[in-house]
Amino acid sequence: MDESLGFLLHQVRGRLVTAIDAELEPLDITWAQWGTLLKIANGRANTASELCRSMAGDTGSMTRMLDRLEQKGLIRRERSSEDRRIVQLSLTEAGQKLYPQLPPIAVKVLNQHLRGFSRDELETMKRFLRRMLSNADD
Amino acid sequence: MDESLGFLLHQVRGRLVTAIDAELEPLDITWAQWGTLLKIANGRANTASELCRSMAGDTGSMTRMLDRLEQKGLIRRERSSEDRRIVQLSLTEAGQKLYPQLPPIAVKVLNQHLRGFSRDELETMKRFLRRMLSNADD
DNA sequence: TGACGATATCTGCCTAAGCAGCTAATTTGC
DNA sequence: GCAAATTAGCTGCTTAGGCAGATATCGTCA
Repeated sequence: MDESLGFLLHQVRGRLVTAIDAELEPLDITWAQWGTLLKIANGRANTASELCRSMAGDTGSMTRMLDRLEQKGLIRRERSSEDRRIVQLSLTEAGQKLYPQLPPIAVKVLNQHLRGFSRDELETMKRFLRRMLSNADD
Repeated sequence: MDESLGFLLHQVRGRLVTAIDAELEPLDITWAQWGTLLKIANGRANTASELCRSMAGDTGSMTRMLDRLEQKGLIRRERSSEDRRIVQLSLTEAGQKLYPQLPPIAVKVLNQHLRGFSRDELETMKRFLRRMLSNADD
C-alpha cells in the first residue's frame, strides 16, 4: 500500500517542497509564496480570484496568502476604481527584485530529484500528470 | 511555468486528495487519517515514531493526528510497560470495522483519475516516482 | 553507579489549504 | 427601474504538516 500512486505522489511532492523551502529559507520566502508571486509578476493574475482560478485554490486561503506577501512588503493591494469589488495586485520594488532569484533555485532542486532522467522520461511523466489533471476535470 | 513538474505534482496530488476526501466524508474520516489508520491496522507501525519513519513525517504532527484518531474512538494508546517511553498503538473495534471500507474508495477515485491509462503506463509512472524518491534520499 | 547521549512523545508556534458564511458591489432579468 | 443572482474579497473554523524546545525514559560506557 506504500506503493499506491496516491501515496507516491504525496511523498514526492512533499520531498520537493521541503527541499525547495530549505533552499529558499535565506530569502525569507516559501515555495507557496513564490508560486503566488510569480503568477502576479508574470501578469497572469492581477486579482485574488484570478489567482485562485489559475491555481485551483480557495479564495479564503488566498486572502491570507496575500496578507503574508503584503506584510513582507512584496506586493501591493489597490482597490479598483472601475469595479470596487476588485483589489488590483502588483509587485513592490522589493518583490520585483526578489522574484528573478527564485526560478534557478527551483530548477536546481528539481534537477537533483530528476538525476538519471532523460528528457523523454521527464516529458512522459509530465504528460501522464496532465492526463490525470484532465481526467479530474469531469 | 504552470508546466513545471513540481507544480503538476502539486496539482494532481491536490485533486486526488480532495476527491478522496469528498468520497470519505460520509464515513467521517479523511485521507490522511485513513493512511495512518491503515499503517496501524497492517501492523506496520505500532508506535508513533514508527509511523513517522514510514511516512517521512514529523513527530509533532503525528501526535496530533493520533489525538484526532483517538478522539474519534478509532485507535487506542497504551503506555508500554517494558519501555515506558513508548506508547503502543492499536485499533479499537470501531477502527477495525471501519478500515476495510476504505481501500475500495481510494481505488475508485484513483481509477477515475487514471482513465485511459494502460497498466504499463501506470507502472512507468510509479517507477518514475520511486526513482525521484530515491534521488531525494541523498 | 552515575553522567551522557539517544530515543519517544508531547507542546507551542508557524504556514498552508479547504469549507461555510458574510458583506459590498456589480450584472442580469423581468 | 428594481429585485435577484452573481462576483470579489474577507473572516472564522478545521485539518495537516514542519520546526524547535521540553520532558521522561532508556542504553552505554567509564
